[in-house]
Amino acid sequence: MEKIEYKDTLNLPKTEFQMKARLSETEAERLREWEKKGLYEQIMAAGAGREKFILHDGPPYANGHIHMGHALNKILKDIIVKNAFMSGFSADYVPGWDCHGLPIELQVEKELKKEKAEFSKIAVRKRCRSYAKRFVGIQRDEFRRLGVFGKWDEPYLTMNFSYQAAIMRELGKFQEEGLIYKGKKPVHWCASCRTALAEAEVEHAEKTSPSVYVAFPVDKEELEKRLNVKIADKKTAIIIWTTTPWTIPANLAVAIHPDLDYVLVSAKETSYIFAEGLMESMTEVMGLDFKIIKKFRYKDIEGMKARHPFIERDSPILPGTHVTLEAGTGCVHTAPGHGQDDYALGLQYGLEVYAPVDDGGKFTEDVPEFTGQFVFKANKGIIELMEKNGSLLKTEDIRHSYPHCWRCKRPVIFRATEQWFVSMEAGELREKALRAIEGDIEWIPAWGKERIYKMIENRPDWCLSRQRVWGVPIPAIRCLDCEESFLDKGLIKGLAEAFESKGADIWYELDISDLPGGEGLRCPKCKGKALKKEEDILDVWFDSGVSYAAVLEKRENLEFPASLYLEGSDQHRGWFHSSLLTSIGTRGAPPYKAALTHGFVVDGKGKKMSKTQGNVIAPESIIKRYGAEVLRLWVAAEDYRDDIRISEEILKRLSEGYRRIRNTFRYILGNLSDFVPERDNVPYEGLEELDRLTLQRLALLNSSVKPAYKKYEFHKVYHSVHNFCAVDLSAFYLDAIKDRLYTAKAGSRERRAAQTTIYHVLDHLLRLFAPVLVFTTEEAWQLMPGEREESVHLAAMPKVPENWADANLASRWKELLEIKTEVSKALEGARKEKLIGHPLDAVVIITYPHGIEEILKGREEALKEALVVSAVEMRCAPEREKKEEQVLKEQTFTLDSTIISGLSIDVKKASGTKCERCWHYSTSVGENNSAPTICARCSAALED
RNA sequence: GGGCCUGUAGCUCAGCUGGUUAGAGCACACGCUUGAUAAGCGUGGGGUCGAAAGUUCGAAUCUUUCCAGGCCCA
Repeated sequence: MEKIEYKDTLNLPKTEFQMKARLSETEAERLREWEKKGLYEQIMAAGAGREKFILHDGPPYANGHIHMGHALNKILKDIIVKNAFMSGFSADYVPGWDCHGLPIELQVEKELKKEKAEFSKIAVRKRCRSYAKRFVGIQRDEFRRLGVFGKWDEPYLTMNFSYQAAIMRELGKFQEEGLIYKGKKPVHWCASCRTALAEAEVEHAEKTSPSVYVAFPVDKEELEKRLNVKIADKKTAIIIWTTTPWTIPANLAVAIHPDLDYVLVSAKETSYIFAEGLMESMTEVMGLDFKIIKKFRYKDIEGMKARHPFIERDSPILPGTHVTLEAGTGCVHTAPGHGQDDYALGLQYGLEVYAPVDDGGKFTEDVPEFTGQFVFKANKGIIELMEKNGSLLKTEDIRHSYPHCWRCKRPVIFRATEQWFVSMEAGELREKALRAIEGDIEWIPAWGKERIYKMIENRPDWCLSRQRVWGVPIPAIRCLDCEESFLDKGLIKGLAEAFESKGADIWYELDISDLPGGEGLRCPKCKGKALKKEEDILDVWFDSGVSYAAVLEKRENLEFPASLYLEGSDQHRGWFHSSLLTSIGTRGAPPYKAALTHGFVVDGKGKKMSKTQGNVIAPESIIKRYGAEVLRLWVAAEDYRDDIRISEEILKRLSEGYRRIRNTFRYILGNLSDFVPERDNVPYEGLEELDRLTLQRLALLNSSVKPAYKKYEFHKVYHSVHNFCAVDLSAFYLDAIKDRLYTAKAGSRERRAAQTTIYHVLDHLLRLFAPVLVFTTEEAWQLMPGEREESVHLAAMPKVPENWADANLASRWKELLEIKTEVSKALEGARKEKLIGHPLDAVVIITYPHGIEEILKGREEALKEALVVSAVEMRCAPEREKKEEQVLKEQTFTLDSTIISGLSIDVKKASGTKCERCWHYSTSVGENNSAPTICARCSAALED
């Protein structure tokens, strides 16, 4: 007799959905398909007329390839936008790029230098524009590769003519409101290049400088009174130390630390003041024998003044927390026009930003003794002067690290120059911004509020001027007669208009009289006609800050304010900050309803990534090895509110997780190969208990995933979905229904019931997870039977029928599953004893206490399926007698539960013969003469 | 140095307003299966909750200090 291959009579899974994803290839194909059928346009069309959800993109800088931070940011945004659409909103995502600014300009200058090419402002600007354009293209491709949807064909660029025009208009609004003024601020200045330098253009190198200790006289009687001492010496003085004697003419104060101890000491006819902590080094440096008269702190001499060593001027003693004991005297010479700390302190105490030095680094007439002398040369004269009048206590040359110009390599100076500022107080900008932070904006996580609040609360006026080329010009005019510098409303208006079609370059190309609005311009102060354009540009933070005006208010699908801004936590100082200030200043309202921040990408040990550390992981390499999908899974799986880690191990774990989810899709698809939902769907009432239990679980999954999306807690989405796939499905339901799926008649109710269930499960899973696994869910969606939207990304989040949430069923199975765990332990024990191999070899006898009778009664069949064993017998029995009985039996493994008291489980080899088809043991095998190796159930299944 | 934040098993995460022996998934070990097979199932080991001190009858959970790390300033 020919042997029948019963395997061929089974309904085994069948699907084109490959186990191996080959993501890096298939993703690219999928992207092309989407592109071809205009999926994004379809999504826009489908969302037309709906309530809007606007996630406004913060523009990355158009320079270099994307890094993990970019990928994290864009993927987070994409998950949110996709979920928003699927949840019933219209959500157009318009990506943007920040194109102006120093990094690009520096790159371009380097290139031009190499080529020895033309160096005019216009030439530089042209090159910058094409440089930015190139990287916009590169980054756009890299972002799209991540599966991020958006208006990639019409992004916003801050260098677009219309955007430049918008910048000009917003600047005009500030000017009209009277929020802008001209002030002074110290900057790095190269006297030989006659230009201001940005931080990035300064290099540090060794330099020799004269180190001087200078005595600033203080009033003796006042000091005696304040410190309650008698001073025997003739004079009293506070000692300062500096390596830039040339800034002493600009000295306006002496700073001492408010919380450090200072001493008044006596030495050689004079009493000196300096920090107690420097007593030893001062003794050594001065070669003097100091006797302490009194120890004191700032508050003891609060309000006292020192006297300038050679100019008729007081120099108030002020408290400064920047003072340290690392070097010097602990008493810091303060020239607000020549130092950053000095400037800040001066601002706080209303000192003038005094810098009597011209563009060439020479003293102005303000310092008659040294007028016309170059500052570094003047050092010598100043030292001699102080030596002569006795204020110089000590001088010597020292070598130290000092800032130098990156271009001409000469030492730079710190010098206050005129700059345009936005006032934080005029128009109550600070006040209004703080109120908006407090009341109008939702900060996620909540501590973001505290952080930005403190920043705005303490920040100085916003310096808008940059002495650079690549940007939007500040259209300031200087009068050559009276030196007045001003902004003109009509000119700004005209420029804005002209920028629309010609771009901001015209500021550099045309003379004032040829500029729109520039004709007949007069100095508002002296009515002079001899005018000159200033050529500073705007801080790029102003550019990106006004994107609400250039983008949100301009585009049909968008609106002001945005629903959400989402950036890294550094943007509390950056874009969140600048866009808030500009919007409050011009609109009186914040440009976003909520601001969400994510942390930074760090390595597996929590350390930041850096080239020098060699711990940088590039998105590109992850995509190559694992696919963008795994990168997206990483973004979803990690709690981004803190810094988020990435490492080989994390990626490995993640791709395991991916495979688990993918295989779940695959297995379900395989078992739906002959399922036509319109024909085969089984109504809820016709489902088996395990089916309904699984739908209950699915309902639960829905109710945890959807709120998690809403709260932007994507790691909860991932963990819920993964857990559902691994625990509820793979380890339980899908294992249990194999018998029904494989061995029952294809069209039987019980098989269709299982298919109906997994069909719902897959449908929900794909929708719920589509925002994260954009490629894989689409791949499965396309292979799923039944009528549906053309793409999962056009579908809506799933709806859960009310009757799925069966609480009774759930609570009953909570306990049944505990029993299942106990049975598994017993099966494992039996396996160790070699009684059984596969669970189907076993019969399980459950002896249970009275207490759980209700739960177990009549559940033999459901348990048999859930446990995947050949038979389940149950009996309710008092515990004692049973024990003796068992001991006698051989070939039985018994487990007395330690978890559920009174529960005992016996496992033994099932009786009967193993059915060749369904692998269950049954006494019915052999009854059918024409098929002697299979059981009755299988015989029936094979009948036509 | 200042502001804001973080630190629970090898990895990713739970653990509500302080209350029984701190949980899950993955990884690992061992076994089963070979009809999801470069898959699937089961069992098991693994944490002094960054460290110390304190508040409390009781702390992973509150306070302080310290250590490590991140962002932004100086």
